[in-house]
Amino acid sequence: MPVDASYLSKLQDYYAKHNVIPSYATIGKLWGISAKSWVANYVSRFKEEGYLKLAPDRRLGPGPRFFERRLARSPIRAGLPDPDPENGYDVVTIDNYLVKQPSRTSLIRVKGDSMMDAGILEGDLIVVEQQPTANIGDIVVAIVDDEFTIKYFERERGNFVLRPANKAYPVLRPKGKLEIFGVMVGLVRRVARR
Amino acid sequence: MPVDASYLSKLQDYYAKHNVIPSYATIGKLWGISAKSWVANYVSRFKEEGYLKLAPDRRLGPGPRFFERRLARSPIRAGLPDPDPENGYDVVTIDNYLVKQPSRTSLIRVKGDSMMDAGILEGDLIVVEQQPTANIGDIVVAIVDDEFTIKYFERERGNFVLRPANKAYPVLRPKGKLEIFGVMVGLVRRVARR
DNA sequence: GGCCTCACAGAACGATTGTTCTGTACCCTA
DNA sequence: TAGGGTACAGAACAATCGTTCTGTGAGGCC
Repeated sequence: MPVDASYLSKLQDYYAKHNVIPSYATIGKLWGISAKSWVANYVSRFKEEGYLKLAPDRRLGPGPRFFERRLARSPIRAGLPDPDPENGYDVVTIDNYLVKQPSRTSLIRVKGDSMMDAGILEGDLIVVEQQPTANIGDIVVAIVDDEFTIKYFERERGNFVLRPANKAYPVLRPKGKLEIFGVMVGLVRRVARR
Repeated sequence: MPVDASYLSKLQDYYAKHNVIPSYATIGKLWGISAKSWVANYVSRFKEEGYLKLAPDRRLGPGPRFFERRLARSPIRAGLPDPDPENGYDVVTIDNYLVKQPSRTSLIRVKGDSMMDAGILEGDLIVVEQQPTANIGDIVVAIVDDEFTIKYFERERGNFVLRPANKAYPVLRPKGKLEIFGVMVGLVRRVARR
């Protein structure tokens, strides 16, 4: 028996707003059901299917599948939960997709268009894993003149250089040590709605 | 009085695992405090500072600052929680940053380089809000020949057209009706680590 | 040494929780 | 028309919740 999708999405919208799964009584109001027993019925069904689960202290919380966002691949199958070709399963939270180690991860807002040709635009948020070293070819966040700079990390005649992705900007050839703040592991862009 | 950071991070770790704020009794165990009254004391302090809050049905949940990821603005202040210049507050979860209505939001993986000049690269995930209409200038996901196409939505001599952001590709001038799947509201890119 | 404040412990309490059980209206099938 | 499942409503109940109140020991200050 398929899960009642509208009940689930009402819960998801509530959770998106408050980051909490409410009590059975409140879920009932949300769903337009006044019998807690019947709410319990649905909840246990959602639990079986992995959309909800109990925390160690028996509190009701979202399950692993609760955060699945549909990854629509082709229009024909649009609407169906669709396996993600990249990791073999559905994309879960975007946070989880991008952030592996929260404690070492920062966001940096991009200024300027020096990395335009790498698809990095002004205003984008760069997801950075903080670490003092990098591999050749990585996009790094370096500290130059007390400012963050996002550039390709490359080698040129034995020296490390910072190369922009825009022909209008020069390659940076830092004298002395090159201070690396971290390595870019992701990018987030929000598009303004009109 | 500054918030006790270790208490907060213990809560954050618990929440990261279970997506739920536990009861006062469980929080007490988590913190090594056996008096619920004193837990309540701390909780109310966290609530005042925006790390926790009550949902409409008085359930305890994470507050707006609970998910703060450091938005590092300048190297000098790197590491400190830093106000986000864009919305006047810290960036919260990336999910919340991008997704307003989970039930209407899908992800679509980009194929090809037809939107390259708009900073949309192959393999990126487009965050799409599903809706049958769009405004001129929006980047839309349209359905053409049973395939998703990401293009600018524009008007040309009274007709709607789909314009790529890459001179190597032609403008699409669909005959008959133009089926719009949704409007792009965000973009997520994961960079492969070496 | 006396007093005060801080940092918690512990108990009491009504409210709310999830569970369980019974009741009932409405199809659907035979 | 009878019978049975489905989809809820409603009530009862013990357990647990958050709140509040009182108690207590350790440290700081005068």
